Amino acid sequence: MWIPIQLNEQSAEPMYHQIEVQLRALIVSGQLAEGTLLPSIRELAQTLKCSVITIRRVYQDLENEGLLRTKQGTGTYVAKVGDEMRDIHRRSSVIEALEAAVDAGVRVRCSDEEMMEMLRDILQRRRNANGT
Amino acid sequence: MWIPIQLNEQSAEPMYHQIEVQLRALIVSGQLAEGTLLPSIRELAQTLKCSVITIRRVYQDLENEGLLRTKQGTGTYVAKVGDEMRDIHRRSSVIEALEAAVDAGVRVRCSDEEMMEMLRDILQRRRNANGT
DNA sequence: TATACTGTATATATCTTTATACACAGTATA
DNA sequence: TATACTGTGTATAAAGATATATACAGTATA
Repeated sequence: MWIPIQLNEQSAEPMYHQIEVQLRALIVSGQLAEGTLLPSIRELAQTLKCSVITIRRVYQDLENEGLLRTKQGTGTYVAKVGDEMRDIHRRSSVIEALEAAVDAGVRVRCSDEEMMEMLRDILQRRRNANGT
Repeated sequence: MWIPIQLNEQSAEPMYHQIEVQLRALIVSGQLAEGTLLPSIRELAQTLKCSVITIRRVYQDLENEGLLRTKQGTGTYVAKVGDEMRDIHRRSSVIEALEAAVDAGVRVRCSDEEMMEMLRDILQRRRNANGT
């Protein structure tokens, strides 16, 4: 009943958002299986040293996205997400971010080749950093 | 003395930020040459239907980045930016956005190839959309 | 049915972001 | 030097984001 979420206190990114992003990724990438019972809002709040209301917000947001299913008095579970839906969710977060990058590129007159090369470089650099 | 800036009223993105992003791109991509006299803060404020203070903030932010040079009583000019500096500025906005996309990809276990393909698709789709 | 868990709803505190008004100060020039 | 432009500094309004406490309501089960 423990889930791997790490909060970065230094970051300007708000707690609720850090939690949402990480929990969404865990569900959508299949690391948390359908039907898994999540920690109660009080338990997770204690673990992450924040208020119950903050966790509540996260669970509610993800339920509105169809990723969680919640039942008062019982708990909050990972919802059944069709394979198609899961892949859409999974890819859309990445695609949205890439679209933003392309917007930035267009504004400064980056060629398509230049952008592809930039991405290649970034991926390569990370692979090396991890391999060390 | 007119510069092509378009505000999207619908967007949640604040005015000052929309203006900054577009003006920065114009300078850094060389579309506004060094020494160009920009519209006065009052003139641009009137054009964009916002307060003088909002424009002032934009000019000040970009001056702090070294992209503008301003002289009280005279006006605000595009600063001299070394070719290297310009290219760093130009590329960094795109690279930052791409890094964010890669972060998103890593979280949902996207392979490198998958990400490259996503970017290729987006670029292709845009090329077709514009070609029409 | 008592109790010890679940989630829920309302109301509010705090901080940050965004945008503004208005009085002030420098510069050019008729 | 009057005036009509430039940018500047201070102070503040308004809205939104973030996080919270506290009282309430449903569920399981000893």
